[in-house]
Amino acid sequence: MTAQGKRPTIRDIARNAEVSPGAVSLALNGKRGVSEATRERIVEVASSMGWTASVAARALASSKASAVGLVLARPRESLDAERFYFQFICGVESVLTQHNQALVLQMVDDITEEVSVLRAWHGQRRVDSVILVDPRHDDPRPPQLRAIALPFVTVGSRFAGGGAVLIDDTAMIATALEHLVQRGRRRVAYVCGMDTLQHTQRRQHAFLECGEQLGIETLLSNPTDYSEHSGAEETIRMMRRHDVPDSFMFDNEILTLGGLSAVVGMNLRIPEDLFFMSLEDSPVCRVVTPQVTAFLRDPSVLGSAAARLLLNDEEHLVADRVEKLDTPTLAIRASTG
Amino acid sequence: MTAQGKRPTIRDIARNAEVSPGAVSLALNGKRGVSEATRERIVEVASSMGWTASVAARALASSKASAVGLVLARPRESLDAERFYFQFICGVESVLTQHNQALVLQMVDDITEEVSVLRAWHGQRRVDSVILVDPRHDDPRPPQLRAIALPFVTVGSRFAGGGAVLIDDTAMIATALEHLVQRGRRRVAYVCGMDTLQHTQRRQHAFLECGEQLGIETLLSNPTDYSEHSGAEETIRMMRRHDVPDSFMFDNEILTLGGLSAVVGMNLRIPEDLFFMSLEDSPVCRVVTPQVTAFLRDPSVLGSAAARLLLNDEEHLVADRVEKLDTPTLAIRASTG
DNA sequence: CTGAAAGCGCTTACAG
DNA sequence: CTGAAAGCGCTTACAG
Repeated sequence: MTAQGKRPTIRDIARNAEVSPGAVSLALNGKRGVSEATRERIVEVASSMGWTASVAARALASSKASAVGLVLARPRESLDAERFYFQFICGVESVLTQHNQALVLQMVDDITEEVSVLRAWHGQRRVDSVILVDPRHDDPRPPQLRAIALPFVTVGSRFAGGGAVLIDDTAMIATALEHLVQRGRRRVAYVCGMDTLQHTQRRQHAFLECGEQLGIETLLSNPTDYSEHSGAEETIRMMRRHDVPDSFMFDNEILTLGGLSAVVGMNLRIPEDLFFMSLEDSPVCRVVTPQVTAFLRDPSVLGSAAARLLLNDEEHLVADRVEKLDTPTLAIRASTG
Repeated sequence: MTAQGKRPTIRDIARNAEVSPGAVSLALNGKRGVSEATRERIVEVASSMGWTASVAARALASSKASAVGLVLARPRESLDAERFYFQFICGVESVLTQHNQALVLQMVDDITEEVSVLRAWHGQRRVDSVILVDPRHDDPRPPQLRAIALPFVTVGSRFAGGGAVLIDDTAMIATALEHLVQRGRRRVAYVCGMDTLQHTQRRQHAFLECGEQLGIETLLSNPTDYSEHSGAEETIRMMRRHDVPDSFMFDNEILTLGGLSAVVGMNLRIPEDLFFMSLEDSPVCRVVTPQVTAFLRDPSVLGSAAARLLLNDEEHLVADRVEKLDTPTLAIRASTG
């Protein structure tokens, strides 16, 4: 059935079906311009010949790349980033595949390189749109993309001219603090992430704000780089204060692990002496002793939402599309009593 | 400097440089056919206009996709797979990018789907070659790829007609057993992986063989699915024997975690009562108490080696290329004394 | 509703 | 060494 050696082109099908190549294209793409009978015949011939459209030819003729770009500023060697991004990519990929779109992925060292990759992709007509992760304060990417008219969706923040997938960081922080307060905690420490990232700033703000509303003491760490080391360091630093916290929130599970090792070193016990909580779940939260209370969220949902936003985009409407995701639920485990 | 709106094409450059489009192509690709002076002028004009080749046009004209395919039979929800594959992808991607090649990535549910994705990619001329991971016994992929003449490289085993990146499983097992024997262990249990995978079979064989040479008792588990649950289950099962093992080797860190939880449940202590070792390292091995002895290896090295093999391939020589990677080193930690 | 033609932006034989 | 032309495999205005 399948042509050996040479892959059949639209012209071969036209010949076999006794129509013009143009008609084949119309028929195969489900466009009007051919009668239903002709269409069926053409489709039949095409499938019997094992025909598949050449992506390159299609891209060139239609001037659509049928691809979405994603660049990752190379995650520091952290378990967290790997887990998060891998699942994120899975989510993006699954949606794109359904729509016959490709994912173009590149890792870079920093955001400056990222910007040049985005520009290059545009120049090469390699992608039709891009997904931006880790939105920052004064982010250089959105203005660049607006300038070259490359549609984009951001994950975690919203920028003018682009779509956005949003998570309610404030609600997460509130849920976390309420849980702690409910269990009698009065002095909460928060070991946060990199403050160049917008969501870190939102979380910090929410933490202080919400703590005040609940009438508890809030201790904010210095910004960290999400490493185990910095998690331990900040934990130790905050435990040296005279107003010692009675509970810790960590921005992710790696910081949490760092905090755990620090606490073990100080001969303190969890949850007897201290409560622990992670804003990001991971198998490690369930494997350590005691198991760590954490927010459950599936990064692939973020990815698939972003991809969907981009694909549903008829005529660049992305610019105004926003999808708000549900606030992750808190999995309460032994580390908070 | 940069053209606004319309991206410049080769024709625009030809016009500005007062040469033919063909000459521009030759100049820009560093091929002979234009004088050095002309080439320089053309390159100058191109860069001043911010020109970048359209990947689609180039692919169509040269009938090269400039892309490498990788399909992942969707990893079970395991930390291990995520970590491993993410790093693997990073390695592949870094090499491809250097050579201006794209990575086309797709996740599927099983190997049957994988085969049809590979065929589809070929039909669409989406990739020039592919990387195959998780080689199996009676693997259906190599014959299919040979039939459609799509070059491939396998990771972990070698197949006729394809290149291969190999790891010396036998040496790893030998190193592991020698370490245990050296510390006085005489009854080693090995909790292995899925036996549909070739490397599992090789490891099992090496385990029994090498154990005999060292004159120790070897206990092989049933095949597992790499889940924490199965790790615990097999550990318990083997600890119920009358000839109780004095040490355990686990195929990866997730199985190790399962084993750990089982051992805790039996009120046994590591390393006092039992030694533990993982054939795959991961942050979790360093985070649990006691820290677990494990082999250090960087999956990105596997990925970059595979990509390099594919790209260095002039005229389909891949078929005979084999790259043997260094045997990973063993990081000795508290779990083995 | 239908068909033949032009064109997407490159590369590469092919004559000069 | 150089240039003009054909062609890669599609899609899409454009006349019939």
